[in-house]
Amino acid sequence: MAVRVRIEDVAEAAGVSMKTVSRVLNREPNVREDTRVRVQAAVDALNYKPHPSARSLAGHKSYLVALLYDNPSPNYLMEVIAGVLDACETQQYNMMMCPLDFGSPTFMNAVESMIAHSQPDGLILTPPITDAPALLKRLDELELAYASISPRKQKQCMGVAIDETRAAFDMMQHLVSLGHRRIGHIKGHPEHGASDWRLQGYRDGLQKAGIPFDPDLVVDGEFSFESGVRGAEKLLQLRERPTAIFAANDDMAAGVIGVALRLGLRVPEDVSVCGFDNTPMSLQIYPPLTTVHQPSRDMGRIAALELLTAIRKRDAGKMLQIPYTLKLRQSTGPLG
Amino acid sequence: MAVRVRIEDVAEAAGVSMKTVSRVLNREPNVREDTRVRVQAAVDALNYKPHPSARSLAGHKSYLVALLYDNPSPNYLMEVIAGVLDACETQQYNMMMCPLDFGSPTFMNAVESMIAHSQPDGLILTPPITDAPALLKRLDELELAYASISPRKQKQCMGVAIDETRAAFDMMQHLVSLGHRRIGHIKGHPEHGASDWRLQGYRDGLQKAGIPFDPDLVVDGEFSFESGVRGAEKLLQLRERPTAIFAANDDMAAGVIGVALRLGLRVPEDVSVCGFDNTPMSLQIYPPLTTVHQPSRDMGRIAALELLTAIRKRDAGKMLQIPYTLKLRQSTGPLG
DNA sequence: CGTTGAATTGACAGCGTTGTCATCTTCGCT
DNA sequence: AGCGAAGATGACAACGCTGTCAATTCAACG
Repeated sequence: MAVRVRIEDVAEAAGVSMKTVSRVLNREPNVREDTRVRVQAAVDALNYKPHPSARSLAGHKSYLVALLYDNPSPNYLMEVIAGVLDACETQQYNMMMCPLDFGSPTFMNAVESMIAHSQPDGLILTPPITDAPALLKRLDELELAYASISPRKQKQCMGVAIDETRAAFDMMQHLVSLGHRRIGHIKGHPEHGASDWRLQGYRDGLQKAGIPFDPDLVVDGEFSFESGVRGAEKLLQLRERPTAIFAANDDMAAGVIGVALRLGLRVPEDVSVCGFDNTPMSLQIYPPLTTVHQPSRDMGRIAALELLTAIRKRDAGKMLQIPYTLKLRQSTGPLG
Repeated sequence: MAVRVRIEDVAEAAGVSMKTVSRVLNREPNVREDTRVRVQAAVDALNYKPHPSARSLAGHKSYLVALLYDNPSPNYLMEVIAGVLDACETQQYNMMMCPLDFGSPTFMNAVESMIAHSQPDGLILTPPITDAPALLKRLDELELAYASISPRKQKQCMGVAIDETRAAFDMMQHLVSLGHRRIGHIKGHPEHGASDWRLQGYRDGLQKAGIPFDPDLVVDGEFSFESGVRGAEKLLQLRERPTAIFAANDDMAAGVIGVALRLGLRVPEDVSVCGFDNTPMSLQIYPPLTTVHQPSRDMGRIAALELLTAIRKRDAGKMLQIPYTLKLRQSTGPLG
C-alpha cells in the first residue's frame, strides 16, 4: 500500500499552507478564487482524500449520520439507505446503521449508548422511531440535529414526507370512479402515523363520494402480510361483502389477494384490491397491484441533505413535502 | 452535553498511566490482574468510551469493515447487514455500506476510491462481487483482509457458504418423490455462482432419478421476477409442458406462478413451482412457495466474525459451510 | 500616496488515543 | 544477597487534521 497523501503534501504542491488547503476542502469562505482553483488542482492531481479520523478528531465532528430504524420492510429500508448514502457521498459524510427495537424497555439505553460511542453529528429517523417522545426530547437536550422521514408531527421538525392523506383520498377517488360503493379498509400498524393518515384519506374519500362510513368495513392490521390475511378473512366473509378493499400497505394487500383467490374470488372481477407503497412485490403478484408510489429513495436523500445542511449551517431545517404517484394496475377494476 | 470523559481521567481515577488504561481496553498482555480490575472498575464507574477517531488515528486502524454489494434483493441484503452488524457490535467495530455497480467499467475505481477514503480494516464481499478477479487481486496486493459470502472459489478464501448444489439436489428429490418427471428449470443470473450450483443440483437430481437431461426444459433467467415471467412463458407453452418448474430463486418462482395463473393453470394441481432463498415474499404469494431456506443473517454474522478474527490475529481465516433447510409448502404437490 | 478596514493567508497548538522505548518491578536462580 | 531476564508500567512523541489568532495582502478612499 502506497504511503498516504497528506494535506501537507497538497499544501506543498499548491504552494500554500495546510490551513488554506483545509479551507478549500471544507468550502470555507475567504479563499481567493485562483487559490481555490490551484489547491483543487493539486488535490485532484495527488488524488488526495482527507483522513476521516484526523478530520474528525481535530474538528470535533464525527462526519457521521446515524440512520435509526425499526422497520420490518427491507425494501423500504434499502431504498431509504440508498438515498441517504447518495446524499452523504456528496458531502464526505458517512452513514451508520442503527437497528433498534422501538418497543423495548431498553430502547433509550440503546440509543444513548450508540450516541455516546459513535458521536454522530446528526440522526435520521424513520417511522415509527420518528414518534418516540423520549428520544426527541433527549435529542433536543443534547442539541443533536435530526431529520425525520414521515413523522407524525411535521410542524415541529425537519425532514420529509408525502401527503399520505391526500394520496389515500386519491386512491379512494379511483375506486369510486370504478363504481365501488362498498369499500373496505385494513388499517396499518397503530404505531405508525401512516396508518392514521391513510385511514383519514379513506374517510375523506367516502365523504366526498357521499358514502356513509361503516365501521364494519374497517378492520385492524399491522402492515404485515399475515395481518392482511386476517383482515381479508374478516372483510370477505361479511354477509354483504365489500366490492373493493383498500389495504394500508402493499404487504397487506398481497394478503388480501391471497385470501380472495383462496376463496375462489376473482381479482378484480369480484373484488378490487389496492395497497400503498409500490413495493417491488406489488408488481410480482398476480394480478399486479394498484398502489401509491412512495418515493422512498428520494425521501432518504432529501432527509439526509436537509440534515447535513442544517448541521453545516447550524440552523433548524424545514419539513419538505414531495409528490407521490398513483400506480393504477390490474388489481382494481369495475365489477365484472 | 456533558464533557467527554477521556482516557486521562480514567487513568487518574485508577491511579495508573494512560498507557496502562489503553492496554486494558485493548486486551493487551502484560498487565497485572489487579491493575486490570482496578482500571476496568474506573472505566465502568466513569462510563468511559474511547473516542473512535482518536483510536483510529493513533492506532493506524479504522475499526471499520466495508460491506460491498450489488445485489438487487433488499431482503437478502438486510439480512446480511443485520448479521454483520451483530458481529461488529461485539467487537467495537463499525460497518460501512458500499453499494457498487459490478458490471460498470468504473467498478474498480469506485472500490479504490472507497478504500482510499475510508481505509477499512477489512471487507465483506457478497455475490456477485465475490467473483471479481481484479478486485481480489488488488485486495491481495493491498494486504487487505476480506471475507466472502457464497463465493465461487471457496477453496481460496475465508468466508461462509451453504452447499447450494446439494440443496438444489434435495429439492429435485422432493419433486421426483411427488411423481414429477418433466421438470423445468429457470437459471439464475449468469454472474452468480449460485446459478451454476443450482443448475448442477438440478442435473444431479435428474441423473439420480434416471431422467434424461432435456435442454428444452432449461431456460435462461437472471434472478428477477420479470425473467421468471419470461422463462415461464417459454416453459409453459412447450408442446409437452413440464409438470414442475424449479426456478433458481424465489423472485423468479413468483413470476412463474403469476404466468401459470394467467394461463389458467392451477398451482400445484397443474404445475408445481419451487424456488430458492425463502424470501418473505415466498410466504406472501398464493400458494405459498416451496423453497430452500438460506440463513443469510447467520452467513453475514459468520463472515464478519471470521473477518474480525482474522484481522485481529493477522491470520488467513477459513471457509465455513453452514446448513440450509428445505421449506416444503403448497406450491408443490402431486399432479391433481 | 498614505491610511484603514476587510479579505486572505499562515504558524502553531491542540484533538484523544496508541506506538515506541525507557524505566522500574518482580521472580527465579546461584 | 546479587544478578539477569522477563514482566509491568510510564513518558512522550506521533497520528493528520482543524481551530485560533496573528500576520499579510488588498481595495477603497481621502
